[in-house]
Amino acid sequence: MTHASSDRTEQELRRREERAALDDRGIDPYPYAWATDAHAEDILETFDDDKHQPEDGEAGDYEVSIAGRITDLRIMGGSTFFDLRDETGRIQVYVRAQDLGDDYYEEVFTDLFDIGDIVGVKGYAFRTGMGEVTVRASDDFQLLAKSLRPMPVVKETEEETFYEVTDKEFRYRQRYVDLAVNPEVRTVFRQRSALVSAMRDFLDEQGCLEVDTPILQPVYGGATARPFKTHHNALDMPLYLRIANELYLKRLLVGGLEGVYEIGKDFRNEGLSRFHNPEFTMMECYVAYKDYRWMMDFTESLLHATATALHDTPTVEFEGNEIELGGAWRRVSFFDAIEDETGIDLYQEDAERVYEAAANEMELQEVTPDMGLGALLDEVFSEMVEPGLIQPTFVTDYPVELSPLAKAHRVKEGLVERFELVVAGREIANAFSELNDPQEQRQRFEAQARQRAEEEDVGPEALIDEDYLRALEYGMPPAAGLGIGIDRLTMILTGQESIRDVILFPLLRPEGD
RNA sequence: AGGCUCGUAGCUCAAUCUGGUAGAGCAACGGACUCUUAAUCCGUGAGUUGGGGGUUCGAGUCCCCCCGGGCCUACCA
Repeated sequence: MTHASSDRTEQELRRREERAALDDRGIDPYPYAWATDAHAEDILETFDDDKHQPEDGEAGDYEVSIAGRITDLRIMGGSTFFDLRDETGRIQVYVRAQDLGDDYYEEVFTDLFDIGDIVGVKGYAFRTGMGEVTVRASDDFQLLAKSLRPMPVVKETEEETFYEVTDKEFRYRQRYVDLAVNPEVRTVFRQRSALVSAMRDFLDEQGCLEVDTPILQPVYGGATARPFKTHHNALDMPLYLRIANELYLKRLLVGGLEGVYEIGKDFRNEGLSRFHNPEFTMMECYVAYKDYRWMMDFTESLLHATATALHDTPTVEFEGNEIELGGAWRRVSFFDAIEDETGIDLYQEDAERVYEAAANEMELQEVTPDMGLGALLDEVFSEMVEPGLIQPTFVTDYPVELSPLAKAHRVKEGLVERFELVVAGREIANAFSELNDPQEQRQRFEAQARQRAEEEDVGPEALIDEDYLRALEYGMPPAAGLGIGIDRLTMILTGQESIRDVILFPLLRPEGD
């Protein structure tokens, strides 16, 4: 892990020598600021040949001050073109020895500046003989940050890109390089930001209050998942990183807030895959006096707003499918969906019959006779139904076994008022009419506690949230709740097939030495 | 956790099947070049082939173990 100079590459050593040479000349390789008044994109869009193109030998009147990283250099004796990339894109800069002064041009610019350095340029825009809008640098041209490591150089033409950095590990571990050399990565994360903003705007407009609830929790709940465990020194107490926000947000409904939401990280101590990162971003929203039917309409509007914020249209292309997010979405009950797909009605069947149907008629490999009814139905649904639900579909009315925090269905026995939104075969949202009967809630918690304590390797006291039950005993209004996985939604709306491509710094194993 | 697969210069990749001095482009260095744009031209340097062990006269290549990545499965919403 030490970096003795002998470990450095030739190019790293040379750049350190250049930095020393800059110091010797009294040129600060890391100055404090640079006043910019333009970006690459603006200049390219607003340059007007009739207005701004200078006469031969004259200076142009479109003056700009820009800053960014040198990404390619074409030195031709006393004149040089280089590409400068800022947050908005790439623009070409033209530098002439006579403009900078021969000494500075030869001994500083061509000698001591490199691809990867960040520079500030003042000058005027013009169109070159080859037709490219370019900034001609004046003598007000300086280094803003010396790069001591060679940045990968990506070459491109209109049609093709060469030497593109594609190594996934490199890109995830050194996301800063990925962002610097792969502009489309910035686009994805800009879209992610736009998505979250659009969602936040929508929720604010609906009168919901954005809140922050604890990430460090003495008792964790709101989902079934293994937690991360940590310890607080001063209080000498164990704490868990939250696996869901649900139970705290619903306490706020007890307190009289009628609409609350939170966008933040949850943490689940489980495996990694292209759909799972141990920390991920959830939006959870709770609205008093509403039920899950209302919440379906609300969810449609919410996702319509977020999708159009990214694409101007509610239609997105994902994995070769046109996904239509506009309009009203199909609604089908959990058991009807299974029956539609398999011809078998499992509603109100017992575990034995469900096992038999799953194992024999559906030929599912993963089911075993000792699985509980909930687990069996979940398996049947995940295998037989979910992958086929490409267009947005509300799947409603789940078995109570799968939903300990949802309110019993007002008509259908053994079911709860819950829906999941499935898009492109993936669960995007989960919602229910919230259970607010404290006595029934206690029974459901207790029914789960023993089994979960074993599975999740924690004491049962960590599983029953007595304070939450106390809150419910004061009275929580009827309410509808919604949870949306922001990462997975971003995947669909930006066309990314791995969650790691929508998380800036995904968890990876530590680098070896 | 299991299966498949990959790891070669700063970056992108050849050479692996069929063992025989590890190559190219970009980047870098020296030189020419004041409207180039994958700039061009001449020249130069750069590698513990992810790590360790084994087979062999000889290993980037074959075998075993380990590390890391990707995909699939499992775990899991």
